[in-house]
Amino acid sequence: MSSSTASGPQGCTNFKLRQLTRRVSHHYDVELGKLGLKTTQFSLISHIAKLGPIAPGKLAQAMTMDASTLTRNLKPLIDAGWVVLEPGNDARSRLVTLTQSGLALRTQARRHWKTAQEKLNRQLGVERVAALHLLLDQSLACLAQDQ
Amino acid sequence: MSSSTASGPQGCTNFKLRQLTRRVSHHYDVELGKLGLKTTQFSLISHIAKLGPIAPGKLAQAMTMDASTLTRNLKPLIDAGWVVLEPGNDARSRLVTLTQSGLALRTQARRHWKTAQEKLNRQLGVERVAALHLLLDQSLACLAQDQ
DNA sequence: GTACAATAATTGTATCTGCAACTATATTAT
DNA sequence: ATAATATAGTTGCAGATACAATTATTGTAC
Repeated sequence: MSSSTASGPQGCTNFKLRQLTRRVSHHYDVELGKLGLKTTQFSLISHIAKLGPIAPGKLAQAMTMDASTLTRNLKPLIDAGWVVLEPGNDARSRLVTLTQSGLALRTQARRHWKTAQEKLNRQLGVERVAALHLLLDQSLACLAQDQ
Repeated sequence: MSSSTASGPQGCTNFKLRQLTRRVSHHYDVELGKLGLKTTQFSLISHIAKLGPIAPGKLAQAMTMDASTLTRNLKPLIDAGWVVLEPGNDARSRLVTLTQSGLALRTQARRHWKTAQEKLNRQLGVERVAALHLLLDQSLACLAQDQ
């Protein structure tokens, strides 16, 4: 009845989320690390592949991250030659695109990602993962309105 | 039927988790920021209050985080005078404890946390938060066995 | 057409995160 | 007793995260 108002660490949605995120990120990192990729870098590359060429601001918005975070997360990818920043329509705007090398990497990375995802599905159970995805999506949508 | 094997960013558990974590952390930060606290610092202080005096290694384990991460996250709390590192049983071990100032802060912080949590409960719906907590806990447990 | 406001991206600063390597101490094997 | 091993914690390095302030450009008001 009062489970949702329980106080202390055990009842903090934020802590639970961060805790699980740490473990799950590590789970994917094991697989993607074989390509020298972090999971966040894989997500970025995937989104650029799907949405690019795209302005940094739009991309950050699509990924629910701060624009400044995106700027910095792009740097290692640019340094590695997987991503390029090209001039946009404005002199102030830019366009993010995958290079050939980035596209090739993405193809490989998807296989590794799939391995990790399926391993996770087995470990948690497909039903549970599906339920989790649904809740995560719904929750994000509920929080998306304000700002 | 095949929803759990969908490829691409939309189907990545890790990305969904990180995405929601970003938003939710921000949600709590708004409240706890009034005390000059980050949400992660609040979680740390809460755990020390509950488990302390405790060895850094044990604390890191309890919070599912790397020992080196804990070492660094403690630093700003120690600098602020909320936490102290005392000698442990060994000459190599330590004990983490809250100071009086830290305890006082925790009392205040809990009120702010509660405000944020209840606001979240309203925004997502109590049922959904409860369901989310359950799934997060279960998932963490499933991933806890290995290593 | 100049001043002011809005937009796009980056940089300064600070914290969070973890792997690998390191220091220091304790335990165990021989 | 000394050498090898295990344990506890920290540091070097690299990246993830975001707020505030900054730079550069565009648009608008007058």
